[in-house]
Amino acid sequence: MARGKIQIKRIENTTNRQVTYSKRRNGLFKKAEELTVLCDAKVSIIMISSTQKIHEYISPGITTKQVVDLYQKASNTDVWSKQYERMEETLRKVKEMNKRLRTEIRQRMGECLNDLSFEELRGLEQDMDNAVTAIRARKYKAIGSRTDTLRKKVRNVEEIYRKLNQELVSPQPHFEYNREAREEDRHYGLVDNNNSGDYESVIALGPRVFALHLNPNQSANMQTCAGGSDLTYTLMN
Amino acid sequence: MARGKIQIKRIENTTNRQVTYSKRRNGLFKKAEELTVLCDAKVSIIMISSTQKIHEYISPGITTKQVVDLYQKASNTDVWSKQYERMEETLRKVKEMNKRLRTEIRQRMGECLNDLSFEELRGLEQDMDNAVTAIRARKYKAIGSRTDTLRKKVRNVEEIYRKLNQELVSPQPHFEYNREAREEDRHYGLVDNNNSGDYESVIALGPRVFALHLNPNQSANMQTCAGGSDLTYTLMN
DNA sequence: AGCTATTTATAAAC
DNA sequence: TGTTTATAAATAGCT
Repeated sequence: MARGKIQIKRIENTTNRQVTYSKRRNGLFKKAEELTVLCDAKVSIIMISSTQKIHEYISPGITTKQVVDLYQKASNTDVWSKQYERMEETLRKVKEMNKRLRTEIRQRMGECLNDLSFEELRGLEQDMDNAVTAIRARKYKAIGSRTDTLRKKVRNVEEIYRKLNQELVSPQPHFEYNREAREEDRHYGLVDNNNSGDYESVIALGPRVFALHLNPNQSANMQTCAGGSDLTYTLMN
Repeated sequence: MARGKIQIKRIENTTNRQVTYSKRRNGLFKKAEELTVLCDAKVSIIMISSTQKIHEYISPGITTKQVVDLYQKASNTDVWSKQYERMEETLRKVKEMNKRLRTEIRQRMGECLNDLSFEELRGLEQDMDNAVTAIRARKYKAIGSRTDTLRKKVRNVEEIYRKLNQELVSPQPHFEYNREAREEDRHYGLVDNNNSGDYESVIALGPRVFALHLNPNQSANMQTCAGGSDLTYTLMN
């Protein structure tokens, strides 16, 4: 609009663009202010520059929030409060569900049974019985796989003991606790030294009771098992 | 700005004010559009006229809601978005809790047990056993109070039968099923005629089996029981 | 709504 | 960013 007409299209030169942005922004705000005064109107302008800076104009005697509020009330395409209310409703429902779930859990724990009718009580008992059965089955299955593993461990230890004992009675010149045997041990968890919880279980296994004793400080007896953590096997009966 | 300079102050003439509002509004929007294109910016204008009409301009490629959202994020002074975000966070947490509660219930129903460790499984079984015991106890207590009531009902019916039978064998001149007796019946629920669910329970009570037969159409036999609903007692063995 | 005399905004220069 | 200035645009008052 001065010193030559310009095309209304994006100014490619960044500096020019920013200068023009600044000048025209002021012009827009000045016009908005004039409009506000002349026509007794309220104007809210929010601008985001190409560099993502935000500038705003707001007429005196009102806030941007108030204008946005009014805008939302007018345009049924409710920008915000609807969403807010919907979220409040959702929250209320989810909390309600939460409460019911807690009640159900408490009932399943044998508390707060007074609110239940006789039929509900009978149903719950049936349900719980089934559940306990399922859980118990699952536990036994877990026990099963544990004992299987332990049985294998024990068999392995017995084998080692047998060979050692045999060697003690009638020494073989070249018996060796070799790499393959060690690998097998590792496979059955014997070389691993941080699952000490297993040893209790071994005690409870059967008539033949073994105790596996882990002793990192006493490494003299089995130099055949070299390079790993030091294990001492103590056999008891 | 034409045909004479004007003071920037409220235009008192309503028509003039509205005309100026309209013209300048268009001017403002045009400037906003030019700014949008020239400077690659986004502009949101919301205007409220002195007659409370709302007009808006929004740059192409964005919505007023988005601009307002960005504006609110930028100006931390706004209470609203903070509250909104807090609510979002709350909702997220409550939903999370909900999910965990559901999982627990499913586990207490004997499902989804794979995620549990052996120890958790053992604990859950113990817990469930206790709960079942509590629920069963509660059920028996409920059965107890039911059977108590029913026992009293039965005793009452037996008594009535005994008296009627006695009258049949050796008639008494002035036997009367009097008001007091009726009141007692009512107390034990005998006069009430919409809890038919009880009768099955009576059958299952013991070696002496009674059926209480409710028959509103047959009122001849017991005119002594006047004024109430008609009851026929049929004794079986 | 148009018209247009005039004011105002602003592009390009520094 | 601020100033200048020639010139484009906006618009007040009128119809």
